[in-house]
Amino acid sequence: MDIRDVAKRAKVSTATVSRTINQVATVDTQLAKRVWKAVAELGYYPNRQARALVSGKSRVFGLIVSEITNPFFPEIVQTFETVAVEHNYEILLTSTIHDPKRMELAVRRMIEGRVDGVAILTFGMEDELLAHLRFRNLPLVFIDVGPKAPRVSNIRVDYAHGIRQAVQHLAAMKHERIGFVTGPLRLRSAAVRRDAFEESMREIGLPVKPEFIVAGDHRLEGGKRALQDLYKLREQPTALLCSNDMTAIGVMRQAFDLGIAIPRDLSVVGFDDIRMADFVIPPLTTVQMSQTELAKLAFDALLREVKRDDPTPDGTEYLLTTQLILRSSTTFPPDLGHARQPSASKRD
Amino acid sequence: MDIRDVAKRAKVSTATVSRTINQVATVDTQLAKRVWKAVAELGYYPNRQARALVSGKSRVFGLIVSEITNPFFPEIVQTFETVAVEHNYEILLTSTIHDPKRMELAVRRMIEGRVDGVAILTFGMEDELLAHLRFRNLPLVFIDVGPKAPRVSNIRVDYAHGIRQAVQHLAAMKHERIGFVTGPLRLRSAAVRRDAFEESMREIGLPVKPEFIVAGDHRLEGGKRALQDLYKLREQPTALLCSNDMTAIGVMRQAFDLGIAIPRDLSVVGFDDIRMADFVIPPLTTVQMSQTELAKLAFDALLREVKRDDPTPDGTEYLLTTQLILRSSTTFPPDLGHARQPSASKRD
DNA sequence: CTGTTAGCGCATTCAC
DNA sequence: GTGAATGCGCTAACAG
Repeated sequence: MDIRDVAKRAKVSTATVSRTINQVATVDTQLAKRVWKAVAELGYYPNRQARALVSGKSRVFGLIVSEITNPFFPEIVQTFETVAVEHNYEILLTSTIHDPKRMELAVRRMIEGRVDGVAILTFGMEDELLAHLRFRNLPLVFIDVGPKAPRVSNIRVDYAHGIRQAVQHLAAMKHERIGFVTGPLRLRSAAVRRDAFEESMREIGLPVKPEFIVAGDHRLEGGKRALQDLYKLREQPTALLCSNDMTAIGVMRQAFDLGIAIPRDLSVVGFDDIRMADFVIPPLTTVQMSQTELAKLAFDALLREVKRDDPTPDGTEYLLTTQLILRSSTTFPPDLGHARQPSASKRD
Repeated sequence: MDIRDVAKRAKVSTATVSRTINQVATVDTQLAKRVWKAVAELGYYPNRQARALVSGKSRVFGLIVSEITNPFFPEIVQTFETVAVEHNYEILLTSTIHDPKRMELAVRRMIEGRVDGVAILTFGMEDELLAHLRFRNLPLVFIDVGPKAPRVSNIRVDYAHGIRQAVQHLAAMKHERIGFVTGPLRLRSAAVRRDAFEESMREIGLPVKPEFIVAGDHRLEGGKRALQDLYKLREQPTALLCSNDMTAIGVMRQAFDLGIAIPRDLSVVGFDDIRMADFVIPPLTTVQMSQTELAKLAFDALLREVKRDDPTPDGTEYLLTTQLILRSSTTFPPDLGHARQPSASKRD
């Protein structure tokens, strides 16, 4: 069942079948009709491999993520897939699982699959991925960390904007002792968030107490440990910003075990706005970094680069801003007597 | 940069290069060494499309899921990918998003990609998917709902086992008024769970009150609504089994809004054991249906079928059992005076 | 054990 | 506007 069978049945050449299927405008309407009829009758489906081989374009974009089970990624994968399919692209999904071997493998899979571009949406290890990929002149897109180079796009995330909103939200409710749980600081994105927090605090005239800045790991455990440590201090913060939502959820979990009521005793703010943020109890106030936007930007960047003939020498930049989403995990500090009166209206 | 370049540099024929790369045992050690050297020096990566075209095997398995953003699936996708890569397979991931058009598209993508097999791990709409795929003599694997046919595997899930454990767990703590929140009953898996619940109740001599069996939708909202409805009754259940974890989380969320303490006022049990089940507060006691096991079984079923020359006329069956995971969302019923003493030990 | 050759299914020249 | 012919990169069959 191939293009020749269709040609025979439609009584045309294989070239005409090919042209018809590829929507070449110059095909006679009558012939085209015959071709489509034959295609339908035979249940013909063109062979992607053959097309890729002869055309030199696979119409596949690689998508490298850290791990699909990290709640930050499913939304990205879903959106990327949806957009890709709309443009008749397939996606070659790989996850590094923070494992150098898997990373190498990921790169190999990309190259052997002759993908037309790669979106590298990982946390960490981007450099290693880059090293192998960059010399193939492949369109690449990174979050923040890509080099200024031809065919390399970067999605710059304005972490500071949402974090400033969060700090001001807390300050407006008269919180003064505000803490921060960091991510792994080797990650640029984590360091930037921490810096943005400190900057926002200073901006509004609030003290940044070093003992209120504790280390997390962007995972549940880190959040739990962070809260434990914080509650060993003589004086505790009344509000806590977390470098990501999983950290915040860890904090909430530990608070539960410690008998600390959220938000009454402690206001908590997350970062990312993963789906789960709206499922936890109470629903988490958080800084949204839209995963769907991110995925769309990444795909568009790749697509645009594929279509472009003369790449710009420094690549292209895209911007993704962040913003505060109010839910129910923040309220006035306990000693103000406003307790039990959430500042944020429930969403449902 | 192709196989000929390698052949030239290693001073052998392309056939020898091909054999070397494909680990054919009969290649002379010296020549093989030369080939590998050339491969390394040139940075040669074989072209997947070309290989697929000539060999008639794409080494790609299709994976159709409902939606990646459904918390049940990320673990499956991750495991399936990991296992696939280990066997040098790629995966063509598609999601139906419960949309008939997307479903058709998914099938088309599978066929155009000439996948070597398809794992259909969806909730609903399997029949439609099947109709298009079945006549291609493709290895297929389903959960429960596949037909007995050549090259079709089924993973039979023993839903009843874990549900019986759950009911007995509650009964052992002297719960007598136990309710159940169903899933969408058009789904076989949801109907089976409901039936298993009723059966288990009868088995142990507990009454199945019709008003305690309420309809959910396997989503957060359904769980919330279910609890609302239940609390309009004159008499409420002291424990609630839910058809899946999202439902249970919805119940917990609504309980929070209603001021019902879990597990003190109401014990809650979920089903699936998605990751989130261990993140919510309190951690959810649930019936585990291992997603990693499921993914492995699905992949193995496909792989085995690909290797098999003479398919069995009725396909093959695999079994996946379920079992209760004790966490902290269940305890003694409130009127027994054991309140606040969780039955399950915390896991961390 | 190795090399030569044919052809996988298709898009794309180039004549007509 | 259409068809015949070429070749994408590779594996498999065959001859040596």
